Amino acid sequence: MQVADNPHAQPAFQQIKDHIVSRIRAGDWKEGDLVPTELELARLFGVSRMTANRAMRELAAEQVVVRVQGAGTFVAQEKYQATLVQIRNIADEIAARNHKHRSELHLLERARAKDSQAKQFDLKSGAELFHSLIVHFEDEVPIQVEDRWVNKLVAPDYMAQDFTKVTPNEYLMKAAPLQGVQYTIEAVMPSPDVAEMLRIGSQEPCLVLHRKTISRNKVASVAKLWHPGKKYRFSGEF
Amino acid sequence: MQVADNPHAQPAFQQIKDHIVSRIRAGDWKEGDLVPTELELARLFGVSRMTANRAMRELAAEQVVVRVQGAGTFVAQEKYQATLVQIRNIADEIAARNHKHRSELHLLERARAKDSQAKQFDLKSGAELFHSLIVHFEDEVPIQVEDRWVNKLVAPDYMAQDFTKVTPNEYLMKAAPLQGVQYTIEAVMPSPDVAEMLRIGSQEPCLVLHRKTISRNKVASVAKLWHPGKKYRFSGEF
DNA sequence: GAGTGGTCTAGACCACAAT
DNA sequence: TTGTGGTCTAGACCACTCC
Repeated sequence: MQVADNPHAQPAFQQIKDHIVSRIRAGDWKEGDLVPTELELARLFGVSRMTANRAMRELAAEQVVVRVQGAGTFVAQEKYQATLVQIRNIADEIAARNHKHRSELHLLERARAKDSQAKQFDLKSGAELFHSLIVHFEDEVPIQVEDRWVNKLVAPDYMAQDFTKVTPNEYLMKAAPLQGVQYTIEAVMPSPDVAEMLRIGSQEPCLVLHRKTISRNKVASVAKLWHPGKKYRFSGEF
Repeated sequence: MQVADNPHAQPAFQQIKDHIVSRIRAGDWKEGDLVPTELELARLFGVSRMTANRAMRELAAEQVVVRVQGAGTFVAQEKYQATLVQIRNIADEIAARNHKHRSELHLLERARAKDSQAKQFDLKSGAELFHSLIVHFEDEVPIQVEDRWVNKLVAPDYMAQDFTKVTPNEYLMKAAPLQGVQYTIEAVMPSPDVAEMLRIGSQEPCLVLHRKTISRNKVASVAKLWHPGKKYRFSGEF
């Protein structure tokens, strides 16, 4: 090979990838430009076509380039500039902070879906749902009120769980493979009930996460998670 | 090949991937279990080792399996159950809703870093920073107050921009390649200034996003984005 | 029809792990 | 030492695009 071949060198396919990325970053090739063909790269780097193919195939998987059979390989559109906030299971999050998690079950009941709920679950009005209300504590400070409705068809054993030991989130994950999630984050004032459970004043804002999970092609669960604004925030980095 | 070879068939490497995934999903192989070696798969499916290698290499990239040279290929840990919230540039977000975006520049100044800011920017106290205060409107309704501090070393031309035409976010993206982001989402009550700019009452909660961006190995910008809780939420799905 | 990417083969040599 | 994955070759045939 022409490529560097000492023990510390990167594999050839990686060198090709790095080369393409740096040319794009340097502005030599711009969005939509044709980049060299596999054969050209193979000749350039003195490798077989399969090696050039792997490099370009991986860059396509990374969305750096777009490949069109018969036409060529093009520089992809700039990646969407978005911030991704990761929200974790409350018990794991507390454990990660080396704090103690405890939860109190305030309510666990069977209920009939009202019209608005039936719509959310894509079920008929009056269909049976499970309803739980749990308060989560971090070192004995209430940090989350979890108001959750669960589709009986997806998790028929929901009522039999011990939610002081397993969070509903953990149980649902095992009971039904997650297909999709819809979520909303809001800042709202607490209802008197929630304020009491979180032990906060009625004038303290709450950070609320609505989370709707899809499983087995059905709406599995709709949850409303209330957090005290003064003590809780979503945060992270990448 | 032994694998199906009709025109509608999947490529061999894909059939192998599907087979592995379905065996894991069916519970035949559990977390940590050894899956067949490349040679075994090659024999099983009647393909060359390279084809089996591609299948397993891609599954490793997808974090379905973990590969250890010399030891074997193992079923990976279950994927982390986390919700990823995507936060977009306010102007793009409004455009995506087919609404009109407009921004008002309330302040654009040079300033010296106070101690707390210097710490955030990892600069000496008194270093020069740029400071902008912009209100963003969606169909003439104030939807975001953007209070932003910018590192002069990263974006020296910041003061020369027309922020009624380009958002600071857009300018910074082009001026300095993004390396990393740290963020926090909170629910807080507005200061009197912010309440006035957002045209909300002092008792209405705000959804606040703190965002610190890293560029060229420096802290590029620290922004505090205030949104009226009643009119704005972060939402999405996956 | 010429050129492109998509896939595949049957070998090969290497680094590393378990023994 | 044996077996594993990591990489690579020099061919091959195919489907597709563009002229």
